[in-house]
Amino acid sequence: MAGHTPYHHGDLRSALLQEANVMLKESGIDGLSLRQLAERVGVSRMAPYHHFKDKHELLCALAAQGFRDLDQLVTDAGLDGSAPHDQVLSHFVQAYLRFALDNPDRYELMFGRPIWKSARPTAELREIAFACFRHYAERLIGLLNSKRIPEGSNPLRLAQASWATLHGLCRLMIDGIYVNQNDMEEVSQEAVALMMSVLR
Amino acid sequence: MAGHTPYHHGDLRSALLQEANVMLKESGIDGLSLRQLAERVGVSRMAPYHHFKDKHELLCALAAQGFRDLDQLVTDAGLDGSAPHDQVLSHFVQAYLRFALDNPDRYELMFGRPIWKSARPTAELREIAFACFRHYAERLIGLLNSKRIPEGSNPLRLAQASWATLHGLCRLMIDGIYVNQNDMEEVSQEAVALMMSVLR
DNA sequence: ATGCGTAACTTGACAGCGTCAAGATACCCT
DNA sequence: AGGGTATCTTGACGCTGTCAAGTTACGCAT
Repeated sequence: MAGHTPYHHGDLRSALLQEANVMLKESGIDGLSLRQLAERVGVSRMAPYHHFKDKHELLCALAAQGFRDLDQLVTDAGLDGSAPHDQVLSHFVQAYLRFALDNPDRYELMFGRPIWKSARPTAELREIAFACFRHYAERLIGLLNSKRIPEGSNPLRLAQASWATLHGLCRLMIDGIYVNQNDMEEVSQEAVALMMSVLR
Repeated sequence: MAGHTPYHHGDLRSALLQEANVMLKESGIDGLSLRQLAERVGVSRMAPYHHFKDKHELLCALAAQGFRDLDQLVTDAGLDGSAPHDQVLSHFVQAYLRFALDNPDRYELMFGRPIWKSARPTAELREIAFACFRHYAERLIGLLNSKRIPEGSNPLRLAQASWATLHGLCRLMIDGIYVNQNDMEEVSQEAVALMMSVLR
């Protein structure tokens, strides 16, 4: 059985997703071609099309997988109970930045315009992505609610704005516009200060 | 002279850039192909290569042009003298968002990973882009300096963090992750409040 | 067990892409 | 007038995503 390259692969779908992630890290989002992917998995060009309608659909599945990881990060980060809130937030920000920096092309894929705008995102992708943000918002609002919020501020809007800050930092870093890593450390701390300052 | 399609175009370089901008708006960043571009300008496939070494170089020129416009916006916005600072900032934020929303694909091109990371940005592009941010930082620091800044905060870092916020908002909007336009209005106002709150 | 429906996979083909190489044309300067 | 050079052209190559049509093998009902 082993070594005789069976006609049916067995679990091609997940093999494709796994190898695609490798290629994504190796050669970036533009370097990921279906033909190469198929070849690396040891299957013909058109085989992937029986598991994904499109290249777009494969990318969506890849992105959804990324959002599942990010969701885990959001719900897990800083659960060590009794730490002060600005420290929890600071740790979370660092973890988020590390998530993006660790696999920049995946992060770009997850949030990139090609998937969300040019073509329609999969239902699965939309679901997990929104759930991911919802969890983030709930988490942040939880942190905020124990302190008093200024009368003019809406907690949900605040959560959105703070996410935008985080996202903007990530993009500026992984796109290579901010280069100096040490600077970014300081900037992110300044961003945390910004988020917390609304509470005093 | 007119109407006999001369062998030499006359001013092909700028014609290319102009039409490229049109195509960018029409069909997005992926829909911009050199071959189509050449055809639309009325010239053969390889003609553009005598004015741009690469497709990459043409994209850089396009992005640089975008940064020149953005720079103008940064230096011009809210110069009506005596308005209160948070109103100046608010207007600037709105103008910046409009700049991005008005031509999303150009914005993506300007800040996108393909240009900055995967391939090396042109010297011209790097220059104007950094000048643009420098002007923004100077501008914001000018606004901040008239008020007192908390002892823990570094004005430059603050400028970088606020730019990240702005940039993050734009990306979330133009990438189609935030969809509701009205919500964004509120979120951006919350972001302004965030930036100003550090001053009290 | 046998036969059939169907899912998984293959090969051939096509149009479109960026770009190398080599040839044609028209302008400018001496 | 003539030669050099910048500008533009056509041909070709390998790559891409994907449509169409053929092949293989698995699973279930008889």
